[in-house]
Amino acid sequence: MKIGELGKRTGLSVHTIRYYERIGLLPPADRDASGQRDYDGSVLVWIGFLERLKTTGMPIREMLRYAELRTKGDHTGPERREILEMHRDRVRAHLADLQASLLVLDTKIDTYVDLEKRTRKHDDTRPPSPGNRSRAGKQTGSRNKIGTRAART
Amino acid sequence: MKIGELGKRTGLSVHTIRYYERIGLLPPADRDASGQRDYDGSVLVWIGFLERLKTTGMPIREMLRYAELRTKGDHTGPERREILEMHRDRVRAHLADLQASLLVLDTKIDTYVDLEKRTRKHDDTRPPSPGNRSRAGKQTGSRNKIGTRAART
DNA sequence: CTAGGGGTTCGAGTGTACTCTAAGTCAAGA
DNA sequence: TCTTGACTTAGAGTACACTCGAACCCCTAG
Repeated sequence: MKIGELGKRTGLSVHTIRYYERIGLLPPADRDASGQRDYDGSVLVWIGFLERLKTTGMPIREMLRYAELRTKGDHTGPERREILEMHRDRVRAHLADLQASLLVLDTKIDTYVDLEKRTRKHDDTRPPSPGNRSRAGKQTGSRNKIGTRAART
Repeated sequence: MKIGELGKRTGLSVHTIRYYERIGLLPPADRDASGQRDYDGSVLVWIGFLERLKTTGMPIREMLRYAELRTKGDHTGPERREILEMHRDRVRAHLADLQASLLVLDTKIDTYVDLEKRTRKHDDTRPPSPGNRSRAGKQTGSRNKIGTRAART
C-alpha cells in the first residue's frame, strides 16, 4: 500500500503520515524498488489505536513514549500497561467531568425553553416557535431533574 | 474584588482574565477610583459557566458568540439555546466516543495483564509483579467483556 | 516523449489559546 | 521617603499538532 492509499484508508493526510513517521509515531516504512513507502495492513491497526489515544486526549509526547517502548520489544509490556492505566484513569476522570457538564448544559437549555414557553403564553399571536424544529430528535425533553433552576448567568 | 483575588478564586491567571476581557468573553470590568478592575460576585458564576463550556470543548469563537448574545439582552434567548443545543449534541457524541475508547483501553490493558500472568507462570522465581501496586484502587479488574482479545498492535 | 500524477525532502507557516515581557503608574506600610 | 507589590497597557512569545510550499524525482498512459 502506497502512502496515498494509506491516507485514504485512515483519513490522515499524507503530510500527517510522513509527519508521524518523522517524529516516531509510525515505524519507518518499508520502501519499494523505487524508494517509495510501501505499507502492509498491520499499520492500519496501529494507526487505529493511535487514533483512540488521540480522541481520548493523550498528548503526542506520551504516544511517542508508548511507540518507542513497543519497538523495544515484549519486555516493555509492564511499562506500556502502566502508561495505559494512567491514561485510562485520566480518561475516566474527564468522562465524569463531561457528564457533569452535560447536566449543566441540559439544565440551562431547559431554563431557556421554559423562558420561551412563558413568553409565548403572554403573546399567543406568535407562531409555534421558529427555533423548535426538533433537531436530530433524540432526547429533546431530557431534563435531568436535579435543580432545574439554573443560575441566570 | 480585584483581579488578583478573582484569579485566585477562579484558578485563572490575571493574564488570562485580562485576555478574556480583551477578546470579549468577559464584560468590561467596573473600575474603582484609581481605575483598577473591581469585580462583583456575579462574574464568578459566568466564569464557572465558561469553564463548563471549555471543558466540554467549545471553541472560544463560539463562546464569544454566546457572550455577545448575552450582552444583547433577553430576546437573544432562543439563539443562545440553539448554540447550547448544538453544543450539547456534540458533547454527547464525544462522550460516546470516549466511552468506546475506554473499552478499547480496558481490553488492551487486560491483554497486558494476561501476558504478565502467563510470563510469571513460566518463571515463578520472579517477585509478585513490580508494577502491580494497585494505583488508586478502583475497578482494577474492570474488564468490560466484549472480545477480551485485543489485536496485538 | 511528454504531461500528469504520484512520490521525496526540508523547512516554514497556521490556528488555538494562552502566557509572558516590558515599561510604566499608583497606594500603603516601615 | 522609599520600597513593595499590585495594578495598567501593548505586543511579543510559546506549545501543540498539524499543514503546506518549494523544488525536486520517477513511472505510466496517450
